[in-house]
Amino acid sequence: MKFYNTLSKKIEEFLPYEKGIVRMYTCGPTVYHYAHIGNMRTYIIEDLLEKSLKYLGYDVKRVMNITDVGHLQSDGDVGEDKMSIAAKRERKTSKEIAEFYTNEFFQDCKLVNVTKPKIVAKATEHIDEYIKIISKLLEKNFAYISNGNVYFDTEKFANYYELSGRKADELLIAVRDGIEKDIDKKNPFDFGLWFTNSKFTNPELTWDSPWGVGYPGWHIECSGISLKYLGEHLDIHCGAEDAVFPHHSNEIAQSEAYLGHKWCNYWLHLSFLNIKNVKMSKSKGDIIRVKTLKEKGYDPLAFRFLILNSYYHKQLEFSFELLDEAANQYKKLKKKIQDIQADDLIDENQYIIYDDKFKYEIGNDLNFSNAIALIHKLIKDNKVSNSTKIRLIDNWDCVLGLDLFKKEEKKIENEAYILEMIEKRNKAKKEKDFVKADEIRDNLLKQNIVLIDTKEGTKFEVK
RNA sequence: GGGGCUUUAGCCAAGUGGUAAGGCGUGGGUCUGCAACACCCUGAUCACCGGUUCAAAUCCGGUAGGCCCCUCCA
Repeated sequence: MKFYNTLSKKIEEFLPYEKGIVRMYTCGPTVYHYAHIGNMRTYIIEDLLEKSLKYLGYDVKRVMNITDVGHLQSDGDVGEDKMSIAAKRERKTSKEIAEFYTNEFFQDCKLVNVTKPKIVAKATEHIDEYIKIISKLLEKNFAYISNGNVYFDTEKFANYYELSGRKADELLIAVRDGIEKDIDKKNPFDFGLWFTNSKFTNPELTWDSPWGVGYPGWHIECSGISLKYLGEHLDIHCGAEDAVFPHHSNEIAQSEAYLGHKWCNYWLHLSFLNIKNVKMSKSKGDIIRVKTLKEKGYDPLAFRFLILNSYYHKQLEFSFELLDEAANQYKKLKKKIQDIQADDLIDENQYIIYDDKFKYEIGNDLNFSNAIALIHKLIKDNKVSNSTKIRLIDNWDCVLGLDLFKKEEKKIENEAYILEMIEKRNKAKKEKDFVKADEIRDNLLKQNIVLIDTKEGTKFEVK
């Protein structure tokens, strides 16, 4: 397996710390709002990565966090916790908000065959871990207390800018609108580990700590959860491209300062899905969900197909025209596959040849475009028996997650009526009454019944 | 101001030194009473400029476009 490693800034061969085992951490959603299709692109690719690694024989241990506290709007005292804002907005408790949106998130995941990671950890349930880490960081002098808050001292951590490739003196401070400089910090790039002093304190989201009652900073949760479930050596850390700096840089700083050694060797960042160059934004509320696509009549797996067929390290501009195309490609591919008639002949040699090719493609920087091209090639290859093709594609679908053999369950309520109409149409055709024949066909089409004339007679399917 | 990603036919997209895979769409054809389905045929010198080389989409330098980040978003 090889992929683009943000740490080395090149495509690298992946070698896990422990042979055969992959410890993988993926940043999960902040559950103050619905996840949109841009978010979902990230989760689909992470799902594909996990399934690819498994297909290649690795034992994958994966953890995803759920951010249900600590994600402030800003780091200065103008920044309220996003969970608190949502709770006020919807007049619910923060816990209710978290539960509701977490549930919605996994429902959306299910629609696009994103498997829920075995370990899903809530930020609010690991406060002890953060306290343990922060205590040690203070002890080791990597952190300091200022005006009631605990901050990480970025000047003490030599490799702070390694991942992002930045230079401290060239960074701008509080560049974004609505962001204010936090005057309690020694250095503007220091970040909060624990807050006790904020005008926005929400009693529902505070815990006791050695530094007083308060709440954790956003970054500490990922380190705490990862270290708890995946140990001191992480293999792959995934996230979207915007998290490189500061979120992931901060994770590295606090984790490695805490551990005293290198923490994670591979950082995989996923590029955005944009809508006509406008970034979809949870905080602005103008979002398209997977569920929205379904309500508009799209097969959510057509969206998965679209994401799968694009390169994860290149931004993609979403439009419904694009989705229409993907849906069409997906539908046609599926039809071709389902038209393969089983012949009960399995050719082991051909199986291995093709399966190796597939493994090469998914391991080659997640080249799913080539994996799809391989399916097309396989379908056309007359040296391979049909049942071998079916078995290959069926197994590959464990990675692709496209339900390639699943027939759409569309209820046919009035079969007798349709058959009667077909009969009438055939009679009209025989009598060369084409006006009547076409009328019957059009009528059925209006009811979403498509007629297919074959040599064996007229068949129908639900559109 | 700085760091990073990206740029291949109408669209998605492969390709990492030897003269551009695949898919969808389009157009044409076969089939059909006409159509749908299916099948066959159909398209680009790789953003631009310069360099290295016998040979570059592929390497180097520069220019331009799109985007991300520099304490909200994945």
